[in-house]
Amino acid sequence: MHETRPLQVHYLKAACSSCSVLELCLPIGMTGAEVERLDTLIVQRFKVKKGAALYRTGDPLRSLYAVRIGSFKTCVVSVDGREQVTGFHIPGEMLGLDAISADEHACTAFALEDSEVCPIHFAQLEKLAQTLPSLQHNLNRLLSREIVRDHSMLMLMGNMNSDERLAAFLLNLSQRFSIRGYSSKEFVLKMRRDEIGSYLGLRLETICRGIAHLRDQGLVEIAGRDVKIQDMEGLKQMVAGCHRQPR
Amino acid sequence: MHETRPLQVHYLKAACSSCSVLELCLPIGMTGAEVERLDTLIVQRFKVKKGAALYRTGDPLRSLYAVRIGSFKTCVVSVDGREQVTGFHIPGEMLGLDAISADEHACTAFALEDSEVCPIHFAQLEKLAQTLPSLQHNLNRLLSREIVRDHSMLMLMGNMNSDERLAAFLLNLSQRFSIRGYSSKEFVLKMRRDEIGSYLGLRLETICRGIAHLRDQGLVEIAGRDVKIQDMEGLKQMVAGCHRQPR
DNA sequence: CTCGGGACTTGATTTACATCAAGTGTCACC
DNA sequence: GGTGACACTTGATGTAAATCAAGTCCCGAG
Repeated sequence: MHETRPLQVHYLKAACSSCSVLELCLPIGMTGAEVERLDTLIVQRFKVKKGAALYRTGDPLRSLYAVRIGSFKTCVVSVDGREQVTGFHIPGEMLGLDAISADEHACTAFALEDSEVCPIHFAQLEKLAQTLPSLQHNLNRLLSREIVRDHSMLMLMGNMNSDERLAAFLLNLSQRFSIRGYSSKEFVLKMRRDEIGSYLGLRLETICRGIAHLRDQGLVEIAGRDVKIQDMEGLKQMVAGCHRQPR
Repeated sequence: MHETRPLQVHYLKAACSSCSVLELCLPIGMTGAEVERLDTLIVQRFKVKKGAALYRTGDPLRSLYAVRIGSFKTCVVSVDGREQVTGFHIPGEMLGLDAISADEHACTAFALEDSEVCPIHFAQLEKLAQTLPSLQHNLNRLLSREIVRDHSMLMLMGNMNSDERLAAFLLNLSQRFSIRGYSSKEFVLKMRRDEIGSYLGLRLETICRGIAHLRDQGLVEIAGRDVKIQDMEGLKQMVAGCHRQPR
């Protein structure tokens, strides 16, 4: 769908620059020559089958990964096997940032569909960053952005009711698709209801009911995993007054 | 109380190395000479009165801050003025990491008591990091550690009931005090019940009841803001099987 | 085509926590 | 030394979401 055989060839040529340069956001403000040096790090790409783990909690940090095609969920797994989803990742986004902390991955990344990633060898990236100040700066920003994102998730978990959380989730996905050049109004959820639930701190039945509520209000049209946003403003309003009890 | 006039002089001499070196964790693995260069960044310290804001959402990022004395809460404030606490910070911990993302602070930091911080000019820090690889690496780790911490908060908000959250909160504080050389068994909560509640996604009444429950089980003794942990293992067990319904 | 299983939906009931309410304790300030 | 404000506690009641329980839908394998 995104991809046909003939396109593959084009990708192989464009892989490095399009993957690292345009989508990763690492190279903002870097010169062409600098970007070329960054691209030398990205020597390969590889595929991850649907359901397979790209890395697991405790794996040593070798590379960060840029999602190239497909999508991933990251989750923390507790002792007895139950999991908390900490994030979803679409093409152009980076995986593995939490591993820098202790030189080993702090969560497990599963492919939600057949996917493809660019590994970015971390030690080499750090080395290169020493000579490319703008690369270093961009890495710092990437890490910091993740922190900001997590804080807004905490806000969501602490202050929003179930319908508001769902609305916020859909809006967030919509924006991210938009940034990457996909439609912000129509997209496909690659994850199951229970995975959305885990991410939002809700049960899957509550997600279903939330979807029904948003549909009843004419805000979205969701059939299975196909999403159409019908009233973007309405959704935004719903999230704006983001309190458990709006009085 | 913490501070008398004569001590000031001593602090001025010792401020740089004790503040930046031992507590910040930035200089792990750096040589003495490198650490000295780092210390040149830390040219001053200043006081923040209880209740005052060290920085506010939207303020341009000039410095990161190392807490030297006292404590802070950071919160995201929503449009209509209600706040979500995103973290508490004790001496030796760093404030402002989320500002790197967009060159402006993404939350507001309030002093919970009369406090003191070391500002670390961020542009200079980045510049220095270019010539000190180990400093750069430590900054990366610091940022990544914050991400890991946030993920475990998300796990807590998604999977734990109120008593478990409170236990996890107390254990976390205990560990951090321990790392900084304070007692892990006895400490004082500098924040109000409603601030703990906001942080944990609960109401203040629920915090009170949680405290009563932990007390009834003989795990802790909490009188007002004075905490004594009586059964560390018991607390840990409580958090270990961290599910909403332990079956 | 049809059978089986997994994903999803919807209704009934339960429950953990929020909310409302009425206190007590404590400390700063007049 | 009294009093007012604020932090905290505890009880009664309400409610949003969890849990339990049937389903339906859809797709892929046989």
